[in-house]
Amino acid sequence: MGLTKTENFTQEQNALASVAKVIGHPARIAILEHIIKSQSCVCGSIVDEIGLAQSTISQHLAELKRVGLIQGTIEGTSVCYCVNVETWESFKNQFNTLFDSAIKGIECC
Amino acid sequence: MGLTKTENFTQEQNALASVAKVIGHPARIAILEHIIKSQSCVCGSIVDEIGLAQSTISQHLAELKRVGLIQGTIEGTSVCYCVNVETWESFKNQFNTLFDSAIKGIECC
DNA sequence: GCTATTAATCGTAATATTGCGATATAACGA
DNA sequence: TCGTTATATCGCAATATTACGATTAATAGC
Repeated sequence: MGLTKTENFTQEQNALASVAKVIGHPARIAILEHIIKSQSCVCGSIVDEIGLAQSTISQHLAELKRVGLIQGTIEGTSVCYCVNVETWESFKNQFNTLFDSAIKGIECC
Repeated sequence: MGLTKTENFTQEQNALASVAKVIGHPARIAILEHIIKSQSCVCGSIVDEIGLAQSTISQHLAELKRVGLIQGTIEGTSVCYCVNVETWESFKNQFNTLFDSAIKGIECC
């Protein structure tokens, strides 16, 4: 099959899973960390920093943009990427709701 | 290819990605929420709750167990699953470190 | 011992993801 | 205009994931 049965789950479950899935790749975490660290919103520098082909990085950036974790602005020939603070706040809250409810739960075995 | 180049990234990046990836499936989020909600650590009840085959649920449980999010104890013919609080605390901290550094970052475009 | 129940594992088909090279697009400077 | 630079997109091959049914293993109750 290979096809996730999204219809079995709530919109919230699907949405949260979608973001976690995008974060769930080391290259995308490395990209995020690099964007955060280099406050100047560098773009092509990501390709130099991480040892992956330009087309591969471009695809990862597109995934990050798709779920709203980052946004890009065209600046001449290059594109300036940076994090979308509002979206991050929202995801932080959703993850922490799950984390906290788990931590508060009874450890029974 | 289809093969993630883990050697390009740090151990921390790979580890965090690994957990996020496991959380990144709606069925596993639903399983986690169910385990948290039903404090009695029910096991086979997950199959009834979520409309997936028993073998599929078992595989998802194995993934969750693999990264340490849950643990299972054999109780007669059934298995009692519950969250691993220590692991959750650790992941919560790692995710929040990433989230907070992003939110503190300059939004430049 | 036999049978029912529960959960894990195996084998598999369908689909998704990852990564690359090649190509396209788009803007800048000479 | 032409060449250069930067990024996106396409097409492909290799691998991973998802889900299922069938089977196995292990325990409980008779």
